[in-house]
Amino acid sequence: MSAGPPSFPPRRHDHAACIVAGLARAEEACRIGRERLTENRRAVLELLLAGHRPLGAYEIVERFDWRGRRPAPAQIYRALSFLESLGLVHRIESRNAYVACSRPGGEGHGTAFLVCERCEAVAEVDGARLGKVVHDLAGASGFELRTHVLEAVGRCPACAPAGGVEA
Amino acid sequence: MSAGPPSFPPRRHDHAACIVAGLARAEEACRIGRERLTENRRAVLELLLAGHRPLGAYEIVERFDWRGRRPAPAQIYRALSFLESLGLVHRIESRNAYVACSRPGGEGHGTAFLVCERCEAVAEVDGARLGKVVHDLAGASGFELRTHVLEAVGRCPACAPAGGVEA
DNA sequence: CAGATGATGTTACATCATAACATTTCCCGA
DNA sequence: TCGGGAAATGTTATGATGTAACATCATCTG
Repeated sequence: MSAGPPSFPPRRHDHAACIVAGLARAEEACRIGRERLTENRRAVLELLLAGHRPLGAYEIVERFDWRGRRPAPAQIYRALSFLESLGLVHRIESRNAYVACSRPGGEGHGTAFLVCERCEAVAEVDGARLGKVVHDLAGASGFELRTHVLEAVGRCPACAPAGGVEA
Repeated sequence: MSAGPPSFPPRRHDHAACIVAGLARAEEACRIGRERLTENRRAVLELLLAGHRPLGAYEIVERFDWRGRRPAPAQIYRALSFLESLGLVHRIESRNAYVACSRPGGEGHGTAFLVCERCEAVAEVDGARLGKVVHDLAGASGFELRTHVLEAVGRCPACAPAGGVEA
């Protein structure tokens, strides 16, 4: 998929399956990195996979049922940091929100996001070519590139037809 | 300059001159847009030009000497919104900070930023080529692009030689 | 089991941003 | 030049996002 055309998920798709797949990728990533996918971390990831759009940290807090009670923000942020470090979750800077990684490889390098300003869907696209352009831009200034953030904002295919600026 | 090679300002340069130039550009932009560069707006812009790196809104508040007293955040945010709308100031999403525009044209479309993680210097580079790549990527997904954000993080030429991760 | 390490629980606080409404300033036409 | 409307500022309060610090608990390993 990493080489395929970047795309938004179909409006209707097997949601349960993509949650399962996401969790499986997480298990694998943890196994490789010798890290633990604890209940807390797993639950946060699951909420993000289920939400299927960027969620704010406090939105996660609200949805979080931690054995009947609600966790403090710190707990959520810890899980998010961990998941980000493994490339299982990405932060959408322009929204102060977090989204589950939709790519199999688990690498975040050169990744770019298309964010729909109306329905909030996010597509994660392969930025190989983009990465090269960024690298060239940086190189021309003598800049030593470590990482970068690219977020495109506009209308996803499903929302583009709708006129106005209703969202 | 927009066509020249993107670059960081020399470590030592005529600071006063670039403040004056920035203010002149602002005057011009306001004249064209039939807007007013009030004392408040002008002062905020001046602080950003003088800072020559991204400043947080509250950092601006602290430095702000408004006829002997300190303004409320709202006042600063209003000025920032105004300046952003004219393309005189850009927000650096990955830092929750604001930087004065360093380009003459005053257009923010296709702009990209190189942010030094050590000294915080910011170079604003011409993203024409980048813009095309983003447009292509978006187009391939049927995404209707409105705007985008690119922030590269790494070491500026002056800081690259320094080893470690001291900042 | 004991000690080391990592994860979680909890409180408090730091930082970033805006809503709402009163007041003042500025511009423009009568 | 005066008056009325629009724009900008002053002020208070609050919402939203993110961390520091430290106690407790779990897990791994010798």
